[in-house]
Amino acid sequence: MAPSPVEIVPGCFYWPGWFDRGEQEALAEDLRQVLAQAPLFTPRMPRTGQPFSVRMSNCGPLGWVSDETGYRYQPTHPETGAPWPPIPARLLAAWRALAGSPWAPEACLINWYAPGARMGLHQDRDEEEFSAPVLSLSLGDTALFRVGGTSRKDPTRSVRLASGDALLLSGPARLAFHGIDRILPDTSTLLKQPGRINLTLRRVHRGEACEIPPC
DNA sequence: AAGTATCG
DNA sequence: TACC
Repeated sequence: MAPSPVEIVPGCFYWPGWFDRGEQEALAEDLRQVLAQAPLFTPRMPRTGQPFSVRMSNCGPLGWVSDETGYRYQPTHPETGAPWPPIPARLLAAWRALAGSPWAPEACLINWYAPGARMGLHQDRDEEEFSAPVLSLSLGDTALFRVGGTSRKDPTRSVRLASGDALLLSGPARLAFHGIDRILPDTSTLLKQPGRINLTLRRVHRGEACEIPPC
């Protein structure tokens, strides 16, 4: 395992520079292929239908989607109806190295932040169980990330997440409120357009009840 | 409420 | 805090 992680808040571990430039370029190419199969869509808020500024896609057996009827995981793309493409091997390797879970991830949410896109403070709580962590990987422009505690009122800390960085929400931080305040323009040359890709790998179902093989 | 708008 |  590369340099030892920084613990931002209890259970939130941060590995700056987990992927070197060559690995980032290979990952970006992996993702271009995934997005050709599963194009970015614009999620909408439950009830109001308000669009997110972040655009999304997924890979893996399940993908997270949001529309007027609510948040959920589903096996197919909301617009094309096709199954999500598989999770690229390089992402599975990062999960094996960092997640500390015997189970393979079932979902990899792909978030595209164009300059100006934001994500308000929220918890990742649409999974069945929270013993497995959420692993977040960053590519492209640097993001100003904020993480707090399990109550919305808890104090927060900010971290700049740069291209190649890895961050884990585990244990007491698995249900921590977190969000993206802003994307810092012109901070990376990795991608062919300005913006940031964030990848979050998760388990959705309880390990013992799932047919997906351990990794 | 993983959204925006607005105010103090 | 309000919004619907």
